[in-house]
Amino acid sequence: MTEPQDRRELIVATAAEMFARKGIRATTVREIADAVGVLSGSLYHYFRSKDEIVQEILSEFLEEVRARYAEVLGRGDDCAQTLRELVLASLRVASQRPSATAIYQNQLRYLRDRPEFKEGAAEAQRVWLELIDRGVAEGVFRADIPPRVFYRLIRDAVWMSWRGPQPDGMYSLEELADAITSIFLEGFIARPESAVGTSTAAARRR
Amino acid sequence: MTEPQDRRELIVATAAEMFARKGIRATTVREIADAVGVLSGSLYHYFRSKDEIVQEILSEFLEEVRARYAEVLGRGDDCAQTLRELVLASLRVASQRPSATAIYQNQLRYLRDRPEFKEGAAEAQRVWLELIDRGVAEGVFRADIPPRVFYRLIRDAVWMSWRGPQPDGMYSLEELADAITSIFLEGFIARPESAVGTSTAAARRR
DNA sequence: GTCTATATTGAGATAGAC
DNA sequence: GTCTATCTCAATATAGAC
Repeated sequence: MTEPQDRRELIVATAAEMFARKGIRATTVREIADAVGVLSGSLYHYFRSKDEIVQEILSEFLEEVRARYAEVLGRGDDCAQTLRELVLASLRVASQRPSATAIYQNQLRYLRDRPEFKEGAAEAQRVWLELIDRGVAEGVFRADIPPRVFYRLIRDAVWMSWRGPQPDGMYSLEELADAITSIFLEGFIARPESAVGTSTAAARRR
Repeated sequence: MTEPQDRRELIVATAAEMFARKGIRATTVREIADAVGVLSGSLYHYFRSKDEIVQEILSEFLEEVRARYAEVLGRGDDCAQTLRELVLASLRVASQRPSATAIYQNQLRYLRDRPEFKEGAAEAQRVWLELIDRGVAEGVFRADIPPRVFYRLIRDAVWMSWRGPQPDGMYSLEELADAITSIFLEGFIARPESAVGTSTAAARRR
């Protein structure tokens, strides 16, 4: 959500917002041009096609995810803590690039065919799956749940939190990340010895 | 996924499959007609517009959800058990109408404007939220997690399980429902007294 | 770098014969 | 109930003046 410096960035930012709101196909180049304040033909000075705009939006998004995940992994935290930080990192990307996030989530079909994005998506998946496998191996995570099932659940939970506008605005990113992590690690059942939940939540901000 | 009897049903079923796979806008009436084995003009004998086909697919889906949820509620089970059964009921709808489910999940933007679907979606949401509120009130569910946050997480978990093709084919619906419910209620942390997980899972099939 | 004007294509939908 | 033929419109993209 950085303020666009030049025309090109303005076009990308404007298009991203409109794609997220109305969908890629439903947004015409004329509408984008209108919103930017130029005529449709002018867009083609910066981009060879509408699709090229989409690609720019999505590669920025995937690069951001890649960088943040790498940073989290570099810290060398334990499994539970790493999971927590991956959730938070994802939410940070989502809050920083809400439009790109929405596009990425909603236009999966659009992306399926484009090999250029396959790799980025696969790398993100690998990060999660390796973490889960490690946790299971260390006995920290349950072995009776198929890793892929857990991966899908937490992936969707994380990215879907941002479908609508800020989910119940009252929560900060950190609070939402805590809630998600806490549910996934400790469950929604009320426990007498709720000390587990408290201790790990408190441990988050090391 | 019942075998279509007449032309009309065949058109709906074919269109649903294509909409789910390629998206609504990306699927043309000509393609639908081709797949059915007629020419595009003939479709308009059965439907006044492409949009009418979409509406038929989605109202069937919502009606199915409504009916199954009502049946679950009618059993009068306790909170945890009802939650479990709602998960299973949702997965059953998803497996019975995979195309409609995919369309419903992926075309939320398409649906946003249509008031005729708002009510059905709102009713389903009400079922989940009232259950969660009741569980919190009874002290069965945690009070420190905002109900709406939990609702969103489990809703997405349930419906998203069916985005791709059968998620890791090896699991039956019941097994997947058990895994999802178990994670959301008991968490992913390995516990020594894992008897909790075992007992509730065993209790599922009363 | 932006505009005007337009080419081109593809989509949903219709009319009327069979 | 289906086909042939076509209308109409909207969208991406281009060419070339300014």
